[in-house]
Amino acid sequence: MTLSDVASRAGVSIATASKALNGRAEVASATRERVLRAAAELSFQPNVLATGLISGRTRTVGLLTDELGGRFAIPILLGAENALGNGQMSVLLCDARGDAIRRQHYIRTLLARQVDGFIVVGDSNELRPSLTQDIPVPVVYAYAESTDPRDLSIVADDEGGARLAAEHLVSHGRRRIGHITGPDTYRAARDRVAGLRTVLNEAALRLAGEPLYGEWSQRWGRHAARLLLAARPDVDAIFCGNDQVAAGVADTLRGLGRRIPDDVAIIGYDNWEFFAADCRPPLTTVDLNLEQLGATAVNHLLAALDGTADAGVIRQQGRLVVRESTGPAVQS
Amino acid sequence: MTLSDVASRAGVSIATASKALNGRAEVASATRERVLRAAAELSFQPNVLATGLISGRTRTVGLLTDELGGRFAIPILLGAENALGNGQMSVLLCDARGDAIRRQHYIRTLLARQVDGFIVVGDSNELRPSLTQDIPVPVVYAYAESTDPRDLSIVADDEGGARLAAEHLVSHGRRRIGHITGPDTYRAARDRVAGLRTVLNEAALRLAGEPLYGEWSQRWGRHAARLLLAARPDVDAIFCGNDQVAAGVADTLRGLGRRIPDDVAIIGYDNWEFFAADCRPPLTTVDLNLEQLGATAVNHLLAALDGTADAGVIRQQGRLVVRESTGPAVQS
DNA sequence: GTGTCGCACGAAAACGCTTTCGGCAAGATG
DNA sequence: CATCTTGCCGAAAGCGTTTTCGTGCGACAC
Repeated sequence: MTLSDVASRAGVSIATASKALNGRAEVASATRERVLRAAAELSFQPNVLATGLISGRTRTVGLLTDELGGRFAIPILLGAENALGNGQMSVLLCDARGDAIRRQHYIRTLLARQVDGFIVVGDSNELRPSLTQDIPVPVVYAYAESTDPRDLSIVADDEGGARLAAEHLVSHGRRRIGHITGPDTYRAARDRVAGLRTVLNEAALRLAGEPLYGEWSQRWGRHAARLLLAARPDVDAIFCGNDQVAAGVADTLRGLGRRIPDDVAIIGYDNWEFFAADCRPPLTTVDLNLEQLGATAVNHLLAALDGTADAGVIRQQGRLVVRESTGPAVQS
Repeated sequence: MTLSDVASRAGVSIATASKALNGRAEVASATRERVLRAAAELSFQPNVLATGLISGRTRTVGLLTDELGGRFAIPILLGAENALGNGQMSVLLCDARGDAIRRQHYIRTLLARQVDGFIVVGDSNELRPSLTQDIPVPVVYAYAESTDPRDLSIVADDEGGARLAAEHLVSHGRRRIGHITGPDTYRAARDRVAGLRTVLNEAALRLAGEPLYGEWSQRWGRHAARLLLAARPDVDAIFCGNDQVAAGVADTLRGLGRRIPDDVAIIGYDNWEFFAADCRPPLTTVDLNLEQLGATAVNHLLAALDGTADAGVIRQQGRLVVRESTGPAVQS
């Protein structure tokens, strides 16, 4: 199963076989044909290790995450793995579990394995300390933004996503829109509030009450919905910071006899199918396009490997997924 | 940063340096000392590629999954990655997405990268066609059982898990226990029914109605709960095939004014925190111990690499997680 | 003093591949 | 016919490491 087997079967030298298989020019097409046929017949697979050893490219990238268990890392990983597969590359996966020692250990391990580059996936979308100075190969940050502006970070466009949601509500005639979301320590939560406010201002509307910051859980959604309805009983739409919160809100509204969406429209965030599609009623929500985000990160990493490195922050646009929890208001 | 740098700094030959670093016997301890010091000073990292190329061990295993997006593959992956990390090994991740062509492609790719072994993670726990004849290195099947009994499969002990749940209900005095679960095409669903029936038989009880097979969704849980209550209004406990179904069941019961757990106890399966812990009330459920399952798979793979291969099926035990949806029955 | 043994070490081969470079033959040009 | 070009090909070097095998040297026994 080695190159020399192929070469002898094709009746050429090892060197010629190598060139033929790699598409080098200096090989007669008849010869190339013979070599390719021989390789196919032997189902020859080049030994990537030796290849990488010589050419300096292992066609492998390290993917360093901090919380694979969370629901954001996986879609990014999927998108990245897919994009890398198209380029015949593979991903070495390491989960540092938020531990700095583990992270350093993994960085060393991956470097010892001669990975061509790194993708660092954040565990929330706060700023995260740059690792670039520890890593002599290209690095791209995904989901969370690096503290060093000379790095390249690909993050979700939370402000834009919130604008999509808000415009959807406003265009359906909703005028008294409340907002229930997660902890205000999350940049994502704050950015979404900013996007929402922008759209309301443009429509000469005001947010119904202050944004209710809490946690990313159904429980908080249920509780906050009661608070909001007590303070602003006339609210006709609630934009929620994620789908779990929205599911909780929907739960409380149903319990209080409000019709969704006839009386109150609800819109979620994240498009986490298990919650959004299985909610009563199914939730309109914003999809983060995380797979695309992973693919974008890979493409920029590949570009960096080719020497055209980028820097700064790229915001991956979201996409509105319309289900039954929004629609025009209906008088009872 | 190569071995020859270390050798010249220590004043020995490359060969001696190699032996010293690899702990071979035929090196004077003073010399070994010098080499190790030199290596440390240069922070030398052996080139794993060349190492693997020669010694035949790349310290890498391929993890082949069919649906990384599902919620079972991730914990297994985490457990495996952790166990491998302890052995200084890494995981090359490939997601075939249920596509046979992709799967073959990935197998070839991983083999070209000289992985030492494979872990094949199933996407459901049906039997899955053995891939072992295509793969010249050790293979361990995780979560789904291979069709070939000569393979080694590590699967979740669904029957045992169901017994845990049923015994919990029976020991709290529940006597009219219903069962709502997913499609009967799933071996997991059937095994859980079998476990449940075993316990009921031992307690001289009968299942309240037939098991209701449907889908793994909240929606089905809500619907099936109404069916069950209509047929058997006296039911005092419902064992659900997973946590989503249980959440739906809880939803319907609350809507119908039944108290949980005073009137009806509910027990789920999977311990999917987002649903189980955030349900109203939080769900008692069975944890599959999937991380442990991944670690077990790795340990058997490592054993196989050392030549002590195993065969057959190992069932990974589950564990009951008690929350508030079960407890003694209370007269109203 | 001579012979034997064992230990520590280094020279060199081997691994599978790419790449450089030189050579050979056929055809083009004068 | 001599010369030059061009197109193909193969010998060989090189990558960084492990491993085999041979060499030299000191210790010890006689």
